[in-house]
Amino acid sequence: MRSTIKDVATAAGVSVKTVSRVLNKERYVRPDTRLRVERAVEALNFRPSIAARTLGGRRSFQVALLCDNPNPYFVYAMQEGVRARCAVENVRMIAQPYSMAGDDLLDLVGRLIDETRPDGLILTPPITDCLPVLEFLTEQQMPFVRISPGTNLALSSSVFIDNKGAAHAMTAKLIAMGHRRIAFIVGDSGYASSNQRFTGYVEALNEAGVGLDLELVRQGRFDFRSGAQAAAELLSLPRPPTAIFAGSDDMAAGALATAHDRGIVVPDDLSIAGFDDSDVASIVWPPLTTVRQPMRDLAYAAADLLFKLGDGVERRELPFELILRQSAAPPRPAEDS
Amino acid sequence: MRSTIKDVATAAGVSVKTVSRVLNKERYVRPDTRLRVERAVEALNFRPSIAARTLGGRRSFQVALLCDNPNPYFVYAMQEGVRARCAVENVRMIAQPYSMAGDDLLDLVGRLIDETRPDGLILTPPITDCLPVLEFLTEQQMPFVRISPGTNLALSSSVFIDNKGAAHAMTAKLIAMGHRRIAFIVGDSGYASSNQRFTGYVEALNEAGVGLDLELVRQGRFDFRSGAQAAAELLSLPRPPTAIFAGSDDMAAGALATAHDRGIVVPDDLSIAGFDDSDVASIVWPPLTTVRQPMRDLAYAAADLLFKLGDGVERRELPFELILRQSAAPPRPAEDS
DNA sequence: TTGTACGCGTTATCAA
DNA sequence: TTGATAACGCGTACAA
Repeated sequence: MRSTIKDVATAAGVSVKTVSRVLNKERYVRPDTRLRVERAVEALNFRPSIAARTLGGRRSFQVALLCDNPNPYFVYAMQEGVRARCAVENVRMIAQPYSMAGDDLLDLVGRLIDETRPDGLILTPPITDCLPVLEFLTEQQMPFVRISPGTNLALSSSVFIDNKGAAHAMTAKLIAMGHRRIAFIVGDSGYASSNQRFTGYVEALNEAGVGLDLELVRQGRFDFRSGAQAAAELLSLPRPPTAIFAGSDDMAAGALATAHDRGIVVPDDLSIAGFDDSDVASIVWPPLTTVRQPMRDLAYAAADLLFKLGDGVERRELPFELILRQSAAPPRPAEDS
Repeated sequence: MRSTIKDVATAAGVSVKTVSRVLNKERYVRPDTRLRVERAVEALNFRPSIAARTLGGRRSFQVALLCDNPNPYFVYAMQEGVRARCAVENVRMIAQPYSMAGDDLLDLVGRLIDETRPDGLILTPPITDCLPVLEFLTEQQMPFVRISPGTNLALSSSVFIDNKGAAHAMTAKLIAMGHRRIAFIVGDSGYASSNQRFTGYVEALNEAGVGLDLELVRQGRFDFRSGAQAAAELLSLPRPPTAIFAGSDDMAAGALATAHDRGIVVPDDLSIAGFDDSDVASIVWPPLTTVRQPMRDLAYAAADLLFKLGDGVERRELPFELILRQSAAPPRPAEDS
């Protein structure tokens, strides 16, 4: 038989209100009273009903995580990060893994809010840039934090990774290694990070005096297949690139597979660089040179920000890390160096 | 301003109880009354509070999905399948993506139940075989369905894929292709499917009169690395196998990577077969011969079973599908054929 | 510092 | 077929 707050009150010899005070860590409870209550809670293994707390009070002890992303690794990392931070706060994460919600999205979010009344929400790309949703949340006065939004940055507090800086650093590194024909596979244009990464690539080329050759730039869709396809096109060029920098981990994996299929040895004959968008590419693809993007940490930081949210709009930026897995010997010198 | 059931009642000119009847599809509501109420619900965009329903009624309109699995693709497929079926029922999925919960698991599940009072739970491997959890749920009289459990099959209704049959069919296929030295990489022993798959492999060998060579059997841990490692050992044998059958998709991917690293052409010089545990290996690894396990459909079926749960223990088995991606030409003939 | 009375939004019970 | 009222288990406001 499950116990209620009343049982705890009886066991501890206090009123239910006092138990409530202890549960919510309110002040004005004598230390010994608090101790008695805590003991009773422990003894009865009491866990308050979220439903009752939601109905009676101003909080629901629930935070919603909105994902509409086709990358399982990404979704997993987001959920894990948010869940970990919520656990510290004794708050439940309501993970909403939509898949291509599209037009329904606004209705789904509306239902979510009316039905569960979360204390706040965390949005992940590409929902971060869905203006109707942002406006709706603002209108409903729901606190929310966005992860790596690309637009309307003033609309909420957000956490970021330095996409441009990371792509810049990686490109510069490839140039320093002797590469001159560095291809870039752009991610889905629906994601702001795609452009930011591409921008970093372009800037680094400019700074090094290496011309931007649009023949070496291909559009991908963030997934394995589009990366493989883009790499196939690039490697079929009359003058193929000596390095391929993919705008996402899945596309890098695709590029690597294509290279393998063609008998090209990575990294000796071709350098492949990518991003580690989900703390996993590093395991799967040892030959890659990657930018580690601590996605889990980012999600953790987002939840942290949500709990500490003040009135103003705050931004937090997380550092990236270059992980070089190139062979010691520099790759085949670029033809025009 | 959000509307309550009272607003709907006023708008429709009925009592709150009648609105409640309509919402819960109870009988004994005159068709025209029902219509009036439905119109009012629509007009006010009313969505009932889960908290209030949980507190007042016997249901919470929530189903919990318990995952403690390190494979993001698997977790994603489970969530997607369960979510889809729950959406039909207008029930909310509470996804609990624990990661290596271990000893805490029982406490976490206890909290989950006390806090949210789900109408039922769906367990995925390896939680499906955690006896303390199973006993706890039974004791609490919580309805639950398990996905591919390996033990205590009588404890609950479950959905299965035919692991043994699939491994049997795949092994037979490899034999029919001319292979005699077929290696098998066993998955984590904590998962029942590992043994089932291994059993199917052994049985098929026996039936074909091909002796079981334990030198060709390696222990893996379901992940990429262990598959790569096992393949490395196998390919270093004095008499290496002509085919490697991996007990999971990730291990098959690892084996393929090892083969690539050694300059072995798949499938011409070596056949690699695996399972598609998450509807994804087929995309990532075209050269593989796989058993497609419709994990998402399995999760959907589990949720379906939960909603239709009767008193008895029911089992449902989902079919598998062999997907052959071998080159037309049979691989290098086995040495001893 | 602690307790009393009430309300939250819905369903259950019972009466009409 | 419909409605009035109690009840669910907490937090809130206010009183002591």
